[in-house]
Amino acid sequence: MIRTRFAPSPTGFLHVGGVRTALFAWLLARQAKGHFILRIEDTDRTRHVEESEQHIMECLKWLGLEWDDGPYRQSQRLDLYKEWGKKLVQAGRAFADPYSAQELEELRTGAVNAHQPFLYRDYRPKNPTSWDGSQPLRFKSEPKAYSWRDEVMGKLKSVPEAIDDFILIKSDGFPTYNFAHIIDDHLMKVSHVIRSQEFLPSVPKYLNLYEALAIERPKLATLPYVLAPDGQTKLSKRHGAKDILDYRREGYLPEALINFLATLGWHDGTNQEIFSIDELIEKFSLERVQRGGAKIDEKRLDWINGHYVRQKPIDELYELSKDFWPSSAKNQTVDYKKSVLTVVQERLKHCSELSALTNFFFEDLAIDLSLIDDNKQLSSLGRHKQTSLLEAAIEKLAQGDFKPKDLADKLNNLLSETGQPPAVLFSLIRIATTWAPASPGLAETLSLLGRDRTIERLQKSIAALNSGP
RNA sequence: GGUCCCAUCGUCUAGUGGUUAGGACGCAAGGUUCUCAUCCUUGUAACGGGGGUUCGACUCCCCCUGGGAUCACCA
Repeated sequence: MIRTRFAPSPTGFLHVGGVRTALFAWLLARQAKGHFILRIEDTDRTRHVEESEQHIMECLKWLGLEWDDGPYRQSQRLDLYKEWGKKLVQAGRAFADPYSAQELEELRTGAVNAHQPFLYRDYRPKNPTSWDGSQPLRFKSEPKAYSWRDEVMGKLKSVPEAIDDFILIKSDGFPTYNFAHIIDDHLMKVSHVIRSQEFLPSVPKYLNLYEALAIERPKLATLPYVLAPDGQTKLSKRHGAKDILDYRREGYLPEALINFLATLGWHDGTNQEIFSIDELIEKFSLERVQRGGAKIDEKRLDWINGHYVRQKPIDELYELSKDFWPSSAKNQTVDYKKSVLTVVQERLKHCSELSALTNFFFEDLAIDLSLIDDNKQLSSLGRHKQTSLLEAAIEKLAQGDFKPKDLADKLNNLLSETGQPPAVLFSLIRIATTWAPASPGLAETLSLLGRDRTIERLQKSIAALNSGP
């Protein structure tokens, strides 16, 4: 039975790097019809952020990464770690650390000054006092060379110098990550430990601990870093990382983010770029995970998101985009907004653009003559010609049912009657009825605006042209 | 500094000894009766360097360089 876990520490918001780790673990579990476990690693009381746990779960839920087991909290399992710590003491593989923080620091700086690597085991106490739970409990390592297989990285090896004594349980009674995750993975029957690359240098220590504990080692899969968009440093809260929920706030679709994350460091080997969740579950494999880090490319995310937005049935898209309408749309009917949405759907990359793309459907934008004067063809017409063309438009458009088909016909008639090319006539009408830098097709736009508003805006524009410079 | 990991277009990647080094994003140009976007077409651009192994290396080995991580009573 495949059992994977996501084990974040509740120290702040979740970002792309963390979520990708969760996604890969989730995909592996789903693919094998196994279990995906959520475990909160809250063993550092000083860095604990109260709302963080809720935040983590909200992110996972939004993305659809539902867990089958948990959430476990390590802070509620202290007795377990203590019990396993005692086993190690009895086996002679752990001892109470007698050094104070200051003493340790002195040993360390001494080694550094002597240009020697610091290894605790060189200073291991001869006759440690028995462990009563108030001192830190330290692992007594048995340094040796290891070679092992990582599900992503392949063959890995290490030298004995990579292994040292380390703290299992802190003096406050909480275990360290190094100890707790080993115990928990064992007790929770985790089959694949999937985690980010930063733990790689510690793996030899873990291998040594598995042996001392005489427990079976799960499969290890090391994921490369997700890199910040600009530099080449790993993504972190200090460097370029964005709260996952910010993506939701900006109108990104969960399936788009999943698709983006999955193909950031993984690829199925074909030319396929767009993967549904089900396809990912079917096709994902640790073998094909990249070994080098991958930078976040926001442009690519936008492209993927745009793809999903364009695919969305209009009713669904409407539900998703509810928060993104301009404030002037507040009192408009659902039907009208859906019509507007239909017309702008294909130019929407994410929902937060909705307001800027549609505001002129709900309010009169400020008249900005530079839209006309900066256009060579339009400005060369001169004010008189401009206004006479708009007047002709009013006359023509005043009749008819104002449906897009009817408007298209009328606009075409107008072309031949005025002898103007579309680049002139349509541009002029489009600007005079929207005063927006861009809009959907002219006939659709006018139809949605309706006869009254169209005529009114044309008249206002004529007036502005006549009184303007 | 010790240890460990990594290395193909700007970015994400395909490639597993013989390819015109492929795709996608981006960017540029053109087309689709106006703009913006979509869509289509075309273009742009890469194997870090040096040694080997081999008839033949992007592919295998070594060295260098570069990048990153880690050396906590943080995870």
